Amino acid sequence: MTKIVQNLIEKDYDHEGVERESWEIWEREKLYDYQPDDGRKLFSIDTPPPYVSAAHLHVGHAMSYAQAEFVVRYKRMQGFNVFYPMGFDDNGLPTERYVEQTYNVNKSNITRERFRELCMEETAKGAKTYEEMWRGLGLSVDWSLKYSTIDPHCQRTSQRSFIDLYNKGMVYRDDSPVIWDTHFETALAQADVDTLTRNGQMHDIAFKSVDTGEALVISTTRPELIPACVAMYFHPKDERYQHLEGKEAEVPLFGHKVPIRTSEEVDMEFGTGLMQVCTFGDGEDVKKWKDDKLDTRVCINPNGTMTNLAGPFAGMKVEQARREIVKALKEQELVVGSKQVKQNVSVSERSSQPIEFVMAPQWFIRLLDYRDEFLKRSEQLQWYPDYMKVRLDDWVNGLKYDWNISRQRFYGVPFPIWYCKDCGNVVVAKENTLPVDPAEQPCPAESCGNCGGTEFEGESDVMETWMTSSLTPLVNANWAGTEGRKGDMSIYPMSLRVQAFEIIRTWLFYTVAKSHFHHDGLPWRDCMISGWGLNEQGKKISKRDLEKFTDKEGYNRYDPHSVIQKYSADALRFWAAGSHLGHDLRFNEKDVRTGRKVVIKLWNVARLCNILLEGFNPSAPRPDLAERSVEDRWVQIELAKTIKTVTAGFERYDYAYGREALERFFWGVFCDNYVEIVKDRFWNPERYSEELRASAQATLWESLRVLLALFAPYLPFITEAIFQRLYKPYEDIASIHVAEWPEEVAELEAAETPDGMALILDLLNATRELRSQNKISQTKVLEGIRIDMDGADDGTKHMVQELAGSIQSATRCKEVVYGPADYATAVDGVKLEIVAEA
RNA sequence: GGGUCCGUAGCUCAGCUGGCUAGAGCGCCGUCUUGACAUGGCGGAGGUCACAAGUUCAAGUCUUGUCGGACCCACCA
Repeated sequence: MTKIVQNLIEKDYDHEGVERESWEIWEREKLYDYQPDDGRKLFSIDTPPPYVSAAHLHVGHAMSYAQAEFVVRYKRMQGFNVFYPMGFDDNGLPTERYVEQTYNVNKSNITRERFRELCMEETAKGAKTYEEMWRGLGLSVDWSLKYSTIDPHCQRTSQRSFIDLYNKGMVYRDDSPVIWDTHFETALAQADVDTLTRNGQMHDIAFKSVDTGEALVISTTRPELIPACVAMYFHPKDERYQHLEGKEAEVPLFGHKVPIRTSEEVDMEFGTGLMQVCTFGDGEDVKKWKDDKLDTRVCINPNGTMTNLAGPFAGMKVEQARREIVKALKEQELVVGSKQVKQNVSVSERSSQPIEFVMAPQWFIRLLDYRDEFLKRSEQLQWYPDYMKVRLDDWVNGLKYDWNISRQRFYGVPFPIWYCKDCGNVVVAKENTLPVDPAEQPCPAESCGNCGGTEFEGESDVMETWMTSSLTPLVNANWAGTEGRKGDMSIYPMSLRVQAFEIIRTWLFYTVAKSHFHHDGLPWRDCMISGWGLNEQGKKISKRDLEKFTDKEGYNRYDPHSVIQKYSADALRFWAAGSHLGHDLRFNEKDVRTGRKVVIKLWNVARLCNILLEGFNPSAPRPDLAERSVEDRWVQIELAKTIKTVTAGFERYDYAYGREALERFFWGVFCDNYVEIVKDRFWNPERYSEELRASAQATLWESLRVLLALFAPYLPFITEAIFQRLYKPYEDIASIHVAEWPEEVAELEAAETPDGMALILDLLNATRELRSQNKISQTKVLEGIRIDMDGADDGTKHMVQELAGSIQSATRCKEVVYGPADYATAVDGVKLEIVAEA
């Protein structure tokens, strides 16, 4: 084997060139391709399939995906067979909204077919942008494992899931009132609802007792629901109203009569203690309507306008009707009082419109019956960080409804079912025909098994998007048995789910529920919950930030592509590694610049190592550690401690912990002290023995190599570039990213700082400070240093004399002399003075 | 109303099972250019660890309470 020669590493670091070059190697070597059954332990990871609206892509996204990827690269180097797919979530309301806004269309003015086309087009565009972005960031995804939630494979998986649940009796159809989005004109699930606090008007409105004609005053923030009023309630113990029980009240303006009933749930302190129930204002109304079998009077259409029941107010939007009805009531002096109140309004997460309750038949998955089992699953799952568990538990404990999976929309996975036109009996598709679209394909049954009817109608609703994304582990494991896909049920359950906290109640919960139903187990062993990348003010990075801060050249500090171009992908990743698990991280361009500094420092120190290693033969035997100099032993001990720390961090997915330790070693120990000290052995060879140079070369060669490996998960490009230039010819691996993770060395980890090294560093620091005080360059060779050991004990005196060579070398002076000095060093009883001129 | 996380230098944050004379990066001030790096080196200033009480030989670290911030859940006639 050849010896190391000069100039293996170019003077200037060109990150774009290195990024290109690295990808060429990675693709040529198929480094990230998953090879099934290769005998190694498996590590599989389930990361979020992002929505297609790629225009909103910002550094926060880059942050969370990079964080998951640090772990992936670590596991790969640990020798795991890595299964790392990437998905795109391109069905469902987010995509539909994006298309509605981009093309200015809505459900009423476009055909289902055309709308689906537009969605597919946008989906493809978005996926492309994302893929470029992820590659730019260096994500080591196996792209042949790509899925998109609207592709046939995912549709097959979702439909199979539905059929399995149908056969197990875990789905049912019901036409109770459901949470409704009047903008998208579709039903929603409980998890799709957000709460908004806003100012509202609370009105006291006079109804009339049919019996006595007395005024019965109720308080409401929603007077527009008066036409839908079906009952009046008071608390059974409320003395004021005992005489009303069983009587009727007349509804103002609309004149219909409603029964007066009692309920324990009425709060006597609220308003007058009288309460109206309408079909339907909120969940309470629905409950009373069900329990007490009240009338049904619907005054709001699915599109948020008033029905004919509202008489003169029919056709108005809800807000307008509210104003007009109050006006009309005021004219008749039926509004007894009004006050402003802070109210919490339930709104659709996707449209931000207040939700209504609408009656439309829907498919539900049973959740309420399984709460305890979900809580047990939550217990079994390994949470990182562990406190995130309570978020799932809270959600499970607060469940009020079963999971409504029907959406009255266009763009989603169809339900694999048909209904008999005569009796409504359900016919389910055969599993080997999936995916099916019942809106277009004929029913597989000849006649109805129930009534013998021969006419069928396919279900036109589609499944909500979480119905598919809750299956990502099973999509990856090819549960549906799609031909030609890599990955099978042997990867299931997966090793790790990575996601942010805000979708614990949706993505995480639904995935756990599905896995519980389908396979009676967890979908993954561990879950790692990340925070958000926020802007400098600690707020979510918005679309507006992306528009507002883009300059004429198209540079935007929140745009990952811009940032990568300017600072390098490694620099952006370095920033991303700075947030501790579960914690948000404020973005700051300066921190990315710091990342770039680290990258360049690594490049330059590798160049220096290259120079110092000239003539070194990596294949030849190297001196034992015990025979090396104190400085060399010291750096190896510090490195071993760093390996231990970084490894321990990664084992609990704490990449930030590792990054910190690594940076501390790299900068503080390796660059600023170790290399600074040993380079003199090469600049002034006449003062040192061959053995000392050999010792330094061996140590430099080994420790830089370990550093590259430790940095590799964080900085995949620069580490690859240095590895290829310096180490590749001597190693039988294609890339640093398939190198073995540095081994922990127990003896070194536990070792104390070698005798004397602390002394050398203390004297070096003292010299540095004296140089600084006297305005002498740190690199200038001093005539000498004078050490005053009058106050020191014999052990120290002895050690100083023994280490005089190292001290002289570290402090970069021509000679060490002993005599009176003034500057007190950190070493007990030792003072020091520098001699600059002869 | 219940819960979780957080409150440490001007800023962003470390500080894991209590031992700290409290750290890093950025920023600031000073200073240093003949063989890796000025995209740099070295030095310096800057903190009663939100507040109060308690446990302990010892508390930034544990307990309780108060205040402030972020978020989750609930309520939402």
